[in-house]
Amino acid sequence: MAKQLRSVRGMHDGLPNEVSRWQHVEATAREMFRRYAFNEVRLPVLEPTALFVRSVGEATDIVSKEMYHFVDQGDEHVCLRPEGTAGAVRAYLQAGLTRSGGQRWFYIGPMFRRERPQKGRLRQFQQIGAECFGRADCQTDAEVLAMSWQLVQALGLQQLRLEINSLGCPACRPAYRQHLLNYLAQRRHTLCDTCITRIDSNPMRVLDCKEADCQQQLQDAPEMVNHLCQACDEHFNGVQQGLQTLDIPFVVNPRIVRGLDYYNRTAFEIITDQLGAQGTVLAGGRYDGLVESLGGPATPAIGFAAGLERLALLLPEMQAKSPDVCVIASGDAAVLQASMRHADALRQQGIATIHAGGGGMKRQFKIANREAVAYCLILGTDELTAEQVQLKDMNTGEQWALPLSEAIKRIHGN
RNA sequence: GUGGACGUAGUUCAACGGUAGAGCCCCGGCUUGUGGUGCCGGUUGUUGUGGGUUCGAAUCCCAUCGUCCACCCCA
Repeated sequence: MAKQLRSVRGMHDGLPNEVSRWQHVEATAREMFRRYAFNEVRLPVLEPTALFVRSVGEATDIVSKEMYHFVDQGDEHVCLRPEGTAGAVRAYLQAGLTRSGGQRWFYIGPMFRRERPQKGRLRQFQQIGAECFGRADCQTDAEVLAMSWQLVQALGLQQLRLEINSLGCPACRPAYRQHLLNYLAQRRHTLCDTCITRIDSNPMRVLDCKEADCQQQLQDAPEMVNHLCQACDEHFNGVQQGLQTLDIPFVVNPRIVRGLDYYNRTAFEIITDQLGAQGTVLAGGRYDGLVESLGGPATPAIGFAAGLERLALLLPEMQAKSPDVCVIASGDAAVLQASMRHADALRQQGIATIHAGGGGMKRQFKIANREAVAYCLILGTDELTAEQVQLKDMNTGEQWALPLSEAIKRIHGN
């Protein structure tokens, strides 16, 4: 077992039991998207590298060090998508949908980031995301947040909290940023090293430093929510009122920041404390400037993404589906052939069926048992001549001799 | 990318410088047409990989790969 080909680091196989959990999350999400009238899109995994450089931000960790990028045989600079929003905007523009009214999209698929793997943090992972184009009003924000919340609720997840913030807009953020820089400049020498580098790279990140000492010092730091322009302030109030109207519990966390450059106004996260440092299970926000910055007309938009594996980690273990019936054959070649046709007939009637392969009855029943089937359909020489089968209920042990058609009815009846 | 813990049959673990073991799983049997709990028997490892120290290494050292944890960052 030692010298074997292994999957690439941080890229894990989804085996049947794990996949059944994913499918459960996906089915729940699809139903929620249907209720909110979001439609699925399926977008390429490979995109031009420039797309992410221009949208996510060149200085972000995602672009500067986490992208799988390469030059292909045709000298194209391409990369595996590290997130879904940029590609969605690209597709939205490419399809010429900017004058088509509201577009509400969702997607489910793999993303790639070359980070150091941990539990709940993989190099290939799956995101369930939604993007809503063309609506700037705060009701839309409230509804998108509500949809996110309903999604995690429908999964039955407990001990989650929705945190929201406003990141302002190009009208008010620069002034606030300067205000914050002035404040931080006075404390430059008492903050931790990472904070000091952040003052220059991304000052708003300083606010959510995890060092207790820094947090202590930053207690009275100026916060964006208190420096919003009137339009942003009204918008943020409107979002909160909308959430209250819909009875969605939330807390304002003025320290939520966004790693990606394109966000403005509403930013939100759904967080659990059950996943260690990877507690953010879903995150998103408004990105009103992105469509324009990628060459389209000014188009407001809001979206979010949830980590499928992270959601699945919070769910109980699930088993892959068991077959309904195991066909057991005992007898000569004619019996075996008839049993194969029986199995085929069951499948044509929509019944999930395995064939135990003939041979010893005991062995075949052990297979049926391990597969946790509901019924065994037994065919021996006697049954073949009588044109009957034995149907055994594996839970009760009851067994009946009856024609195949009757057996199928019985299986369906349960 | 930085720091730390760990790596032994398919799997969960034991053996802590002196011949690699157990439970579970798997396969077969317990009078050859009936499973789950029982009993009997059986297969399984270059101890992640590659070096080094030693008379002798799963055990000590170095490197490498991988998993996990924290940081960074993020879903």
